[in-house]
Amino acid sequence: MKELERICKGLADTNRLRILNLLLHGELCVCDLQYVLASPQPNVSRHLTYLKNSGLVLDRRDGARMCYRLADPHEGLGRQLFGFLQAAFKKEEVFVQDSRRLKEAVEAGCCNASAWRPYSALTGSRGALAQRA
Amino acid sequence: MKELERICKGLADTNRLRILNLLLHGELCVCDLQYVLASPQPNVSRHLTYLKNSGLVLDRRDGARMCYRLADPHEGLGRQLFGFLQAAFKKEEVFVQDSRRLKEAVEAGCCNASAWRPYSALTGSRGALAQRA
DNA sequence: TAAATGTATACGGATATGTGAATGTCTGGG
DNA sequence: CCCAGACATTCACATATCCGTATACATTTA
Repeated sequence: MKELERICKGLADTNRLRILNLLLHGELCVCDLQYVLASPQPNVSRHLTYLKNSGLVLDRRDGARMCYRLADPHEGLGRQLFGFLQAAFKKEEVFVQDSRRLKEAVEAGCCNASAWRPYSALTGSRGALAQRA
Repeated sequence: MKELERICKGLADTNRLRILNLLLHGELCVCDLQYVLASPQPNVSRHLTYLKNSGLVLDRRDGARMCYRLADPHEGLGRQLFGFLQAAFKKEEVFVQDSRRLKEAVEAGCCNASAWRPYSALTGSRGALAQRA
């Protein structure tokens, strides 16, 4: 499959668009995304893999966590693509709400906040978001 | 389905990307597209319908022909989206070749050129492209 | 090294998508 | 009014996606 088609297929799903919207705010680990999207972990993981294969995101291991960030697809088209997406995200409630929810999560301590991941509260470990906060 | 997702799904196929690339050069009728893409008519027609439902193109009847042109999807995002696509199209041979082929077709008289549509040569009718030429 | 956390993959089923071939539908001309 | 041209739609089939559930893999910690 050609590169542009792969990119566009990567965009062709609400789950993945919501993930990209969140990654526009910075690097995130899977559990961060899982919380904000309120989606089962395998679902988030699968779509992240899809995005990675589409060349839209890059991953990085941080201890037991995997951190994902936006990539610059197809040799420098990232700026234009993400510019378009950013404008589009502002026009739909789902994305606006996700962004708000992400912000709240950061302030609450992210994937360590006992409110939504009680078992993590015991470990003292911190997600990518919490580390940036 | 949400609007952005519909737009992205509309982009998620090479046939449709090739059509959009051609429409960046101006309004075209189905037979024009059919020739440049060297694709069966039902195939072109189906993908045009898909693009229309995605809000990416608009159609207009011109006698027996249907002419398609780019639309401005999701209230003003067209500029950014098509800007990205235009840049992306330049990076892949398929699209560059299609554009070249389109230009040649225009110069040859488009869907009237006996080289590729002999039966139309008898009618004297002209496709959208030929009219613009 | 065993247990627990974080993440990825396998499996199965429902749905969507893409395509060729055949068939409908609409329009202009005789 | 009938025919041919230009498009659209339907049918049948193969393939691709998407999802929930269960399970495997990796890393950290006790």
